[in-house]
Amino acid sequence: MSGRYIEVLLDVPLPPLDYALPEGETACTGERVVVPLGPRRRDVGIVVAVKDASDVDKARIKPAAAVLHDVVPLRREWLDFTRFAADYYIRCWGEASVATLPLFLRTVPRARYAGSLERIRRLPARTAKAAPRIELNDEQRAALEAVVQGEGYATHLLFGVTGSGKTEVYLHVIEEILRRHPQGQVLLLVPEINLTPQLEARVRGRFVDETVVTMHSGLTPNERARSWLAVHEGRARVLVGTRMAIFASFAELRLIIVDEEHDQSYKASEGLRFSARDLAVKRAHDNGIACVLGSATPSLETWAKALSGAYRLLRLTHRAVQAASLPAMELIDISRRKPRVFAPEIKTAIDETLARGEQVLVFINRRGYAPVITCTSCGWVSRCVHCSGFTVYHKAAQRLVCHHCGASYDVPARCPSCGNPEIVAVGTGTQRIEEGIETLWPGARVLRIDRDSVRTKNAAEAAFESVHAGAVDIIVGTQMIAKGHDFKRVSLVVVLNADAQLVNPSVRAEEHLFATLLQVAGRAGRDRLAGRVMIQTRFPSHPIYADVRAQDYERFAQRLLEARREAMAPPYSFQALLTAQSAALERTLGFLRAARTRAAALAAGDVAVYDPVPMLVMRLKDAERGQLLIETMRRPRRQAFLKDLAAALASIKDYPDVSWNIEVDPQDV
DNA sequence: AGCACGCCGACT
DNA sequence: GTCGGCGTGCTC
Repeated sequence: MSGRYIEVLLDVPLPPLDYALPEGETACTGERVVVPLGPRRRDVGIVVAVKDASDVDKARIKPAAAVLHDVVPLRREWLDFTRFAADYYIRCWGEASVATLPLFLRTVPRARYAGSLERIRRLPARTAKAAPRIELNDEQRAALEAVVQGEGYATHLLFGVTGSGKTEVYLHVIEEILRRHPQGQVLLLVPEINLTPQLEARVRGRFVDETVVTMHSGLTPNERARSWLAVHEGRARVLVGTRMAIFASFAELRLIIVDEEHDQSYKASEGLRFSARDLAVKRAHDNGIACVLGSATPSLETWAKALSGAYRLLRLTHRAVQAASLPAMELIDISRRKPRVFAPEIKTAIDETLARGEQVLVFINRRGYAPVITCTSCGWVSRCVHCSGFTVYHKAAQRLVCHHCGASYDVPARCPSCGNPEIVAVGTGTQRIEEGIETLWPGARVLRIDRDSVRTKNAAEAAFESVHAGAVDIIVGTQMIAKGHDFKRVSLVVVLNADAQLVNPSVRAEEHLFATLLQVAGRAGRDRLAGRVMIQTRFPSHPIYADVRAQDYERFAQRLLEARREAMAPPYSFQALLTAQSAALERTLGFLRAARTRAAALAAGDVAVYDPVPMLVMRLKDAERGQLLIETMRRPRRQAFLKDLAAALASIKDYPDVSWNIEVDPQDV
């Protein structure tokens, strides 16, 4: 490729900028360059075109400072994919491309850069001891064959109950793809790698002769660069990573697997708010390769596509370990009882389980000791100064903590409002349960697992290890314990505050609760022990519980899909959310009203624009937040509309104090 | 997004 | 008399 000018992508909200190539220098599309930006900045950018002429006024064009020829150029596939992501999420291309490179590769090279690059390339790979290859049962084999038989693009939903051996199917599919394509690579997306060390170890153990690398936020900058380069340069055959890994650059991508595809952590909630699962399907499509989405409780979007035939539905209906059966689900109706931590029948069940030497898992989705403290005299409650929400009482640390922004406060000795010395903790969190268990079962070994008790990856691994080793009798934990752990000696699971989700006004609260309950129930009786799950609730007649007890995802999904169709809600419509924030709610809503007027002018009847409303957590870190919902029946129409809307919003000048963001396919409306 | 330039309040 | 507040505007 020859030419005197280059178009360069930078991590600024601008289209590619033109630069001149220095005399004698060459560049090609996909190479990194160092260019001046403004009066003093120098940034690393990506060449996206090389040309002989530029439309920009010659006097404004600056020469590039250097072209970095030390890494294989980014390929067309990656450039097109990042461009699609930027367009789809209504952001600039630079934010979906340059910003996703590892820090090392988007930092202007300094002294001894070349040596550092070589050192990063040679960082030793993690190794694992070889793990046995497990033969598949008939169902698993049928799933494997369905995925690998065809050529070209197809998305498969691997729908299997917890413990049905989805992971083993993934491993066999990966093995077959790597065998067929000597240079081919596989991307395995996982929700949160810290919580699934077992999966990473299994993949490494099964492919000991291949380079398996990981990509997630827990890596050091150099480790991340190492993984990125190993994948980009084709040395790694398998990449296991969290949502960020969807932006990796591959030499020859041949398969994408998304484990637990319904998991919320695939959706980024800041920066470019992408869904790694949705992008995985798109990237597989554009590459003409297979995409496997695995879940016991698929998202409704995915389920609807599986039903319509857009995705192929592959079922795993029984548990892979012989004799392991689905746990028995029991509802404990506490609606007419005085509140206490454990209902008597749950106490009895725990007694019995401990007597048999088996483990109990107590699930409560709330950190801390109590969600709020209150004055017995005047009714004062502990609130965060910066957010609209209560502060949670953490007894261990003797602090009041805001779970929205992380701010922490002293626990007052007297009511700050009336001076009354009697302040009480209301409600229950993991710490209080832990304390209660220590009182009720003084001889039992209790381990609490939540974000407060296990802050680091190593601490989490150590905690789970002690559970596996049988050094614990009762585990108390949050969401952290629900995911993917194979607890062989847990036979009783107790769910304490499922109701909190039922009263949550978010549209997706019910499907998340269903997924959580089935997932946590899946921790019981995974091996040969009979599993028992007890759910304490005040609303035993809520329709969700009939489906939960029957462990009937399909019936549950059918009911929710019918309601969604009735309401013309996703997946039957396509939404976007304009969110705005400022120091004052009136300013925020004023901006949104102005935005609504402009949106309505662009809408032309086929786009619904709702009224601005304050967000559920209205105040967060001192920002007053509001939102405006936009809905269409056709996705292409939404994209065109949003592009126009973004341009119109940029021209609103009366609200410089208000910042805004367009969220495509919002999760929490 | 940064990062400058640019006009109005409290300080060594 | 300056240091600095963040409003406005630009980056090939």
